[in-house]
Amino acid sequence: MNIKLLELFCLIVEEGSISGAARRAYQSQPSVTKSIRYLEDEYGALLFHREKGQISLTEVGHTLYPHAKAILSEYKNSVEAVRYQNEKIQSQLKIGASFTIGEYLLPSVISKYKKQKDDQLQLFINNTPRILEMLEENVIDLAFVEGEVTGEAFNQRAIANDEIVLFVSPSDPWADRTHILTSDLKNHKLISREKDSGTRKIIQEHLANHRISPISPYLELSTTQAVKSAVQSGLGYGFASRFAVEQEIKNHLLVHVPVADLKISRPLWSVTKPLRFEKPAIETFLRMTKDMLGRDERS
Amino acid sequence: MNIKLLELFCLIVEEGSISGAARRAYQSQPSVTKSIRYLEDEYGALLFHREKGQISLTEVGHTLYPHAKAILSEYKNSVEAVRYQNEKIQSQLKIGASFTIGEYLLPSVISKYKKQKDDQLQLFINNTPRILEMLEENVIDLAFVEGEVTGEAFNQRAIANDEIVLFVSPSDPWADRTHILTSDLKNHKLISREKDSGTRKIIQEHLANHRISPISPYLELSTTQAVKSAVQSGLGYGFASRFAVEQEIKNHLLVHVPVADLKISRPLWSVTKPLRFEKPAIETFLRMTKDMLGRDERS
DNA sequence: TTGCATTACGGAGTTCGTAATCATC
DNA sequence: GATGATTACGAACTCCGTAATGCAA
Repeated sequence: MNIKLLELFCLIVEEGSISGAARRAYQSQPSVTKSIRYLEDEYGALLFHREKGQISLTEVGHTLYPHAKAILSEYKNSVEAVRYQNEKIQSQLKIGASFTIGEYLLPSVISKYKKQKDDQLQLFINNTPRILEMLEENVIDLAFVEGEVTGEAFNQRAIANDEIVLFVSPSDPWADRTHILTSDLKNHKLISREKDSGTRKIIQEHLANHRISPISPYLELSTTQAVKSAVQSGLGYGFASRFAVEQEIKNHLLVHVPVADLKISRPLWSVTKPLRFEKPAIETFLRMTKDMLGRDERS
Repeated sequence: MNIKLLELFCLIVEEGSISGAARRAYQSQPSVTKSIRYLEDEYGALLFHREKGQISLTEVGHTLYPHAKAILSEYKNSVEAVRYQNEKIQSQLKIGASFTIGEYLLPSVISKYKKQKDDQLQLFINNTPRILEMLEENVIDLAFVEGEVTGEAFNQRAIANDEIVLFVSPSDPWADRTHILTSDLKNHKLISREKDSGTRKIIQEHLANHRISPISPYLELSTTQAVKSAVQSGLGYGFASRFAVEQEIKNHLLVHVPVADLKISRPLWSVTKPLRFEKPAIETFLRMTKDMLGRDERS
């Protein structure tokens, strides 16, 4: 029993004619005729008298009408209830990001997003493998990571380019140099994140490409902030995402020293899991991120 | 939106699994899976989480459930209401019959019918053309007439054979005769119905077949009862359906005199109009009529 | 001729089935 | 291997359209 048939039945009753109902339902006249015959078969009873090209409700039809109205009303309620709640859920955005992106890049985007729409938004910051796990388990709707994701059937887009830069304290001897060379790196003290760090890994890879053997750090720290603080107090030089030190460089708390023969650049990726019902909020947030941070490059 | 989908949805919720719902709905598992996916598309929202081969209600599904139950309940109400009222209407039988049949044949059938089921029953008695008109206009459900109906798309069945017999008063000179001949008819007084009467018409036709010119009646009366009374008081002889004079002959109030060379026999017909929803009561009544009055001959 | 209901025929979509696949226990 | 969900493919039915018919004002 299709609810549409009951809707049509009510329309016919209210209009008093099949053609009138057809007009109001934006359907052809024959289609309405057939639908109502089908409805009559379903209920096993004549609902309309047909006389001289006119129709009129039978007693049974009269009985059915209020029931049909009640069903329709209850159905409309259900649609409304589902729509309302679904919208609420669809607008709740859960984002995961790796440390650098979550701490230095997304806050500005989130701030703008929350100003535009007051929808619920959560940001989870963790290392890349854990973030991708959360995406797989549907704990988060959207992930931001460095380095391309392999394997899984994820949708990825490059949203910005991140450059890893060398920085020192303003009082460091390198601070006045226009540039240094990779060969200089060994003669100075390196302050670095721990071995698991994605940043540290990519630096060593690039150095290896330049046939430079791994530089063992003078000091190992577990957060970027700790590295920055150590460098700032003149303990040595550090590497970090340009985004992570941008503000300190601008305020002359740190100095960026180009390494003439070393350019470490990597794309930042947004990653989503393809779902049957995608949240429109994801697209909104991604668009905003790309507008603020970089250009749209689909992969 | 098909109500069956909502029913299936509720079943899944109550059973906690698609396979369980499939069993209870006597459907295949894949069919239920697809139906529920279709329902999700209709509502534009995920209703179940699918995890490790198990399903669980989403928040939206939780919201939908009571609404679905309400719709189902209201729908069942509507079916029940229609069924109840329809049965009442379907059991109301309106019968039309020509005079002879209505006055002398049907009363016994109706009496038996009413004893079996106390359904409403109406009997309309009128001349054959008017009765057929009423059938055409759906004023009656079932007609009983003499003589085959031509033209219209009616369903007809012969239900009994009617013989037209000659009768006189027990004091009439013919009363002691074993039989008379058509040639005798002219020498006695005929008491007859008026010209429009079907009985009179058929007699004259039969006489014409015997090359006997029409006999003009000594007295013309408008009802069979009047003819019987006139004959009973010795005014002359009369013709009538055997059924109409059966009782008086049995009680020796009238005497049947065979006309050796004249056999007037005609079938009595039941006539119905083919309708989309036929009343079962019609068939019941017809069967009873044939059981009591004659044999079943379809035409 | 116009207005209304219906029938005839064809196409798209729904709803079922069986068979096969996949994941979990 | 057993259970539960899903996908693939095909058949029957529903539902809509256009075209044509029937009937009455």
